Amino acid sequence: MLAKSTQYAIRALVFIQLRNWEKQRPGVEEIAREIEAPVAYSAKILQTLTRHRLLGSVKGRGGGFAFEEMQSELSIYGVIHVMEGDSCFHNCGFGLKSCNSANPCPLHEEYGVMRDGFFDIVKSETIHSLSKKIQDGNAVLNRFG
Amino acid sequence: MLAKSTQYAIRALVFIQLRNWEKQRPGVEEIAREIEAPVAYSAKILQTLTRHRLLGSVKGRGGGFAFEEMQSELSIYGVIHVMEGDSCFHNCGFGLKSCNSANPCPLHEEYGVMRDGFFDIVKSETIHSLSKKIQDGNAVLNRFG
DNA sequence: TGATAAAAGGACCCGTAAGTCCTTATATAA
DNA sequence: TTATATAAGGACTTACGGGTCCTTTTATCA
Repeated sequence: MLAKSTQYAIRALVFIQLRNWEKQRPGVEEIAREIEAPVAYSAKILQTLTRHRLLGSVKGRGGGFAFEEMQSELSIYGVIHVMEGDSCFHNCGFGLKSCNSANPCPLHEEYGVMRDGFFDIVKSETIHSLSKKIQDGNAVLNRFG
Repeated sequence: MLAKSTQYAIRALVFIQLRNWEKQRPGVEEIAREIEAPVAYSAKILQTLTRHRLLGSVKGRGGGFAFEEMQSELSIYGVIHVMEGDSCFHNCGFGLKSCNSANPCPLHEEYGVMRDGFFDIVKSETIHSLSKKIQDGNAVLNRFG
């Protein structure tokens, strides 16, 4: 499963995208409220995202977070990558250091298929595509819809 | 990904199965060495497994661990269940408390497919089936084969 | 230019998984 | 029956992800 901080990050980015489409630039408090995460922790996560240039931020009065050009086609994989690394896409499901097709663990094939499937999903889905589903009413971001 | 303790548990059980087929009953030290895990920690894990009756143990001289009748058809799911619970088969990949087909998160469909696929694997594969792959030379348990 | 509203950043705390150590219980063999 | 080899168990430590708090920086507005 994805780390909690990664989940917060994805939810936050989707929310920011939705607000950006409304020409708004949400701040930490609004974002934290919407994604149901602690304010201070959300701030840390947003800081990480901006530091890695996945997101833009504006300080001072009227400031907040917004995507800059090219940033919103960010894939979910990109978010996972900066939040928790991508070892979950490489590591053996059995925990073996040296597991490969020449020297497979007993779960190598099946696990590999599943893992690659997940990789395809997170590579093809983007903050943009997820946000669109919500805007079109085909998905929700929290319990309030 | 599976917890480290779950991975150790599965590897340990497979090794025990292989040794049992050779009419042997390995002890903690031998098991730990083979699965490349700390001895004391392996002991803890084996204790958990026997306490939950997934495995038999014999104390004292010449003692060790062995499957009793019916125990070796144990599914991988069964091991996961006692080692770390099964929340990973239920929780939303997006981290939403209330995500379901009526109120789906933007990843609900795709994530569900993957998660169910993983569930099918761990439900159908057993300690016995994994051990057999190794015995048949179609898989390895550690870097030495 | 000063007050204020925001993000950035550093230092710290907390809970849990991972891991260690020492003692106790129990079986076997001499 | 005693010494010994083993698993069981409890108490502890360590590492790390998750989370808080306080200060600093930077922008805007009056």
